[in-house]
Amino acid sequence: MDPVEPDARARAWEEFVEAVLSCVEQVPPGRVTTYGAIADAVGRHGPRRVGNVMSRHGGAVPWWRVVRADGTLPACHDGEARQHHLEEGTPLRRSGKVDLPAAFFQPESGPA
DNA sequence: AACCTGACAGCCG
DNA sequence: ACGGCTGCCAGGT
Repeated sequence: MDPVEPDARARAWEEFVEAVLSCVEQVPPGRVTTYGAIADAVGRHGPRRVGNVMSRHGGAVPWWRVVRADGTLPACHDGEARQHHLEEGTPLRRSGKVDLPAAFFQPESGPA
């Protein structure tokens, strides 16, 4: 019978992952984007799923350029991310957060 | 099949 | 400004 898609769901998820990673790579140095922005760009799932993808495949992209909606650095290795931002000249606030209005970048779900 | 966890986001106190 | 709770969706145990 036409078991054309033994795991169409897994495939869809893989596609989602590719789209997310693509968006992160689009973010230029000195700029940052948010999980919600990526989720919005991809137009599927939610920001939480984006975070999940990053934790698994984030090692292949500039993960430090992805921050929370309020400018808070990633939940892990915030010190590591801080170092990268200081080096790239990302507008940081005394609060230890990123100045989103100044550094926010909206990627697209394009094919990279 | 059920329950818990999770690189989040938004609202409330 | 900060901490806590809830909502959403998929994965892992």
